[in-house]
Amino acid sequence: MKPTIYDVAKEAQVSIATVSKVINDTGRISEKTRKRVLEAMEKLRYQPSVVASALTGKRTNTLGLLIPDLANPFFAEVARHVEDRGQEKGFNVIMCSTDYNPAKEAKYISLLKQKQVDGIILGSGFYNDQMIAELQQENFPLVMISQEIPALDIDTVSVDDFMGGYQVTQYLLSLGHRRIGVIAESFQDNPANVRWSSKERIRGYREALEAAGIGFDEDLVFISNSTIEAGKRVAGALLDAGPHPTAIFALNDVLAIGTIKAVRERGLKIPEDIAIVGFDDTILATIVDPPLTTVAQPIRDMGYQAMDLLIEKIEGKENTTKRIILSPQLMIRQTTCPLT
Amino acid sequence: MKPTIYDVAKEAQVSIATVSKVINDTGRISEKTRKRVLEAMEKLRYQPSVVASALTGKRTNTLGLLIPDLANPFFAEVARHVEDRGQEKGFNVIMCSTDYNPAKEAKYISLLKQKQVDGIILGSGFYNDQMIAELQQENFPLVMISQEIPALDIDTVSVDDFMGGYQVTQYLLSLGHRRIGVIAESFQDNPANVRWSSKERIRGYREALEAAGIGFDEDLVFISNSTIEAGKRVAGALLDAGPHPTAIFALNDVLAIGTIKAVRERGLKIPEDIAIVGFDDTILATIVDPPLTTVAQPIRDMGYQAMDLLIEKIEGKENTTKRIILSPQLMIRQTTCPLT
DNA sequence: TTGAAAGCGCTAACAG
DNA sequence: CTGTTAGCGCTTTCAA
Repeated sequence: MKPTIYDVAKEAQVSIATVSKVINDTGRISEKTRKRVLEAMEKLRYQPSVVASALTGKRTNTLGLLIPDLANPFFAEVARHVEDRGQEKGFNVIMCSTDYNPAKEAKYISLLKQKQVDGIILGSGFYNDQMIAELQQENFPLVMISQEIPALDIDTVSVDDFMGGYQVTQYLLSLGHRRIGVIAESFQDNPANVRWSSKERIRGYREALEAAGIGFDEDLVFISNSTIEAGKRVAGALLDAGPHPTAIFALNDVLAIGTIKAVRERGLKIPEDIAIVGFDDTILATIVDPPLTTVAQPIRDMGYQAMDLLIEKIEGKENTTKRIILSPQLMIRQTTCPLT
Repeated sequence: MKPTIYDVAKEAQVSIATVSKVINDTGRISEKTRKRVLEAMEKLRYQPSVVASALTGKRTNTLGLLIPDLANPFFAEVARHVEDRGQEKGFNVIMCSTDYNPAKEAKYISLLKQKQVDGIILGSGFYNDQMIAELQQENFPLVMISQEIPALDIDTVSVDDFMGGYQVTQYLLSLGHRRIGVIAESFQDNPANVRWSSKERIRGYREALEAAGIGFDEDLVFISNSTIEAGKRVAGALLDAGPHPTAIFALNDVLAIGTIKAVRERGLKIPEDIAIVGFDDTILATIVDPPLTTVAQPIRDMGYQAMDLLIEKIEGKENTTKRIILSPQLMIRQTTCPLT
């Protein structure tokens, strides 16, 4: 059997209270007994049971991370950085892929609460406002990542999507492009479900356009589910819908890749005939040929900040709500060039 | 406060023992009281505490998954499928990226045990045999995925790497190639640490070669860390090392992509001048241009089988050790063509 | 068919 | 400085 605190106490000839104190470094213990206890722990290879200590109201040092899909490179990177920071700070993380499915979200959250995780990071396409509101009023430590819900007063770390959209558009305009198509990201195969981040990016796009005296043309904005195939299909529709734009701004890298395929299929050259810009700067962007001009999200920073914010909440140090907004960075590669 | 079993008992006017019985469906309870208890649970929105029940020796319904790197698309896909199957079966999973670092592996395992996870799936580059042996003699539920340690008698689900190597080579030979280079995968920046799976694939390569009456030439086998940059560098070295081979078999997709870059950089055409084959069939393979001929691992199957095996172990249904070996599948795309 | 009571391993007063 | 003891929320005999 695994040794318990009793075994250690017996071995060190002290009470379990004393052992508990040296484990948690609370109270005052003489150097001598502390040493004796430490030796006993060592000798028995004792490891305190997180389960037992959690039952007395202490932390489990375990967190939940909800994201739409762990197999999506962007979220996988987010998850990795969250995990890394957690590891540094002494937390493990339970990963949950929700597929933008509110039922799954609810189920995961319920399970995580049963398991007494210390907090949850929401990177999901979370639109189940009611559940969030509930968690909040229970004062459950919660942080959103890469996702704004303006209606909710919740801690958030995200990237400035508006600025990203603005920058891309401004850059494309500077290259001489005037007709710029957009492929926005929706979820659950429902074009009505445009992601909030997409909306913001489009807002930036629109503002840049208008700042340049160019009108916003709704017909240039297409909506697609976030898979390569869907992106390809929708980009194809955009291309076939009339005189094609000279540039396409895909609102994430996966869609950009779909777009590249659609463009190629029509015998158009990239970037000469059509410039393409993505968003996220995932590993995919450097792999495609030609390398994709895209907007880098500071994924590592986002993961770290989210974790740090959550830990602050858990430790109760901070109770004002914070919104951390990081700046995106345009990565100019080879899918864009001056319009000739 | 969250309701406890006592609250439910009071509400339903029964003892906590009775409530426990209806929760776990043990013992015999009259329909009438069962209904009353169920209603009370409903009314109070009661959820049993996993922590408390774990303390009495029951399961935590939480598992650990150790992999080298969650941000690597291959492992991210594995993780996703493991998670999915876990979800179906009622388990959550704590993901741990080890970076092939034995110290991290040890630390994660120790933490997972403290948290009383019900079992662990090892997808790591796990070579810390001693730690595994220890877990085994404690009879701790353990399954290896995508990784064989022949010396250990442990449950495993993996792909037939030998066959994969053989198939690729045979295919390349059938295309007329005779000089076939190999880029194998090592870890920790140490060429001496060639992954077991690489060794098996090379064994298949060698056997196919010899079956065709062609000698195995050690000078055609190069070792690289598994990153695009390293792959590119090492592939470059291979290409520059003399008359270049007409085909290169990269032992995973990431290395294949590095190889493509190196080949391009030297002005060589793919597949006409040099054919390239990868391994894994990750999302990367369909994204590169041209699409990569590669070997598909049945990732989904692997994840599912590993989870199912682990659950069998946890439930103690099965105590003989099983090795499940799945067949890889050659996906012919456009980085290969007959030698002209 | 139900309930009383003894733990599970640990923490946190409280007393000495 | 150290030990006694009462829980934490749940499971599981064992009686009734």
